[in-house]
Amino acid sequence: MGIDPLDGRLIKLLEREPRIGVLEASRRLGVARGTVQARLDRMRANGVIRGFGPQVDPAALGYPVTAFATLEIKQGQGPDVRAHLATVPEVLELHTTTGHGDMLCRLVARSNADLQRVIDRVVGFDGIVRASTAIVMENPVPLRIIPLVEQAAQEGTVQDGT
Amino acid sequence: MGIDPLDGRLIKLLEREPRIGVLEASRRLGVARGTVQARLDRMRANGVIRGFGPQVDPAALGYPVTAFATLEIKQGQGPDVRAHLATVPEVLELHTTTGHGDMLCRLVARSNADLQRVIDRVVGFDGIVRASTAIVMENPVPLRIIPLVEQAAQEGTVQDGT
DNA sequence: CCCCTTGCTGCGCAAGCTGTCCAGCGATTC
DNA sequence: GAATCGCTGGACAGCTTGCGCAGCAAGGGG
Repeated sequence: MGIDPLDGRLIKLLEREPRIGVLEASRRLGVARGTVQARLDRMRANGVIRGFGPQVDPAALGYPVTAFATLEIKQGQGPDVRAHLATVPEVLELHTTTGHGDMLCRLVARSNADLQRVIDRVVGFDGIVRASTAIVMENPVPLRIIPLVEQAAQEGTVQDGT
Repeated sequence: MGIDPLDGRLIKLLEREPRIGVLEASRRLGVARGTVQARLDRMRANGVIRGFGPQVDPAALGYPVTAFATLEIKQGQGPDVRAHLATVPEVLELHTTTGHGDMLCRLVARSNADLQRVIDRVVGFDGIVRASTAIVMENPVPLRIIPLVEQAAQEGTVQDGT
């Protein structure tokens, strides 16, 4: 389980040019088409590649403001709070965590003013004791996976210096 | 600027079955192929759809542990810290925020023990004054966009009750 | 009221890709 | 040595893509 350098190159290639298709990918990588097909099948089966869904930009949808909210939950209310948050479209992501808060969620909104409405909706629920929100100003490192893929791909190649 | 219900249905369809292609999509949606093609082109040009890159699961790559770190930065060190964090493969995402901390980043690691190594590497940099980390236990709402797309798509349809 | 622009439809075509076989072959394992 | 595994290179039919075109309905402007 894991990926080898060829898998890594394939992922990087697809990341840059997702539309190219198996045949073109095999040409770029210098391997047979069947090989690319087999690698893709394996990685999809492995769960390494979850899919190729469209990456939608919330900002272009009219939601340019992103924020992270840390929520403190009343004991035993976890499941209810999760269900509540799942119904809010502006909640893009929700995690339960260790540490100060109990949950961390990613929100988007149409504007800073609109963020207030979203937050009210999020925290307007009984099980939530407290919420602290951090508004995102910049995103110097957008969600990325390639560096990790490269690292993982090289581990299959590690030659100890014997 | 925005999307209409047909755009929304198209995005949802591609989300569920990314491999279907334009022709099949047009059949499913009950519109002409050219229409689907035009919508896709427009949404890509708009930036609504950023791309169709592979969605890679860090867990399947051997990094099952996710954490969020809030970093406090020394005045004026922002750019250096950003550059530093960008070099760490385990940093999947970085935001600068308002609020308590100054930055929020998403980390992954091979294990809880390995997380220590990652954190050491992240905070082992001069500009970082303090870091507090929250380890993700559960992910009740994985990163999603569909509910927001649906909401955005319906806004073009709003009929006031006159 | 008419004209023009815009977006959707339905069609056709050539070119290219996909899905799926197959046999051969070198490397690795038992 | 024999079997297994992954890659190669090739072949095939069937389907999809990219592209262009004409017709048509709806909405906006003059």
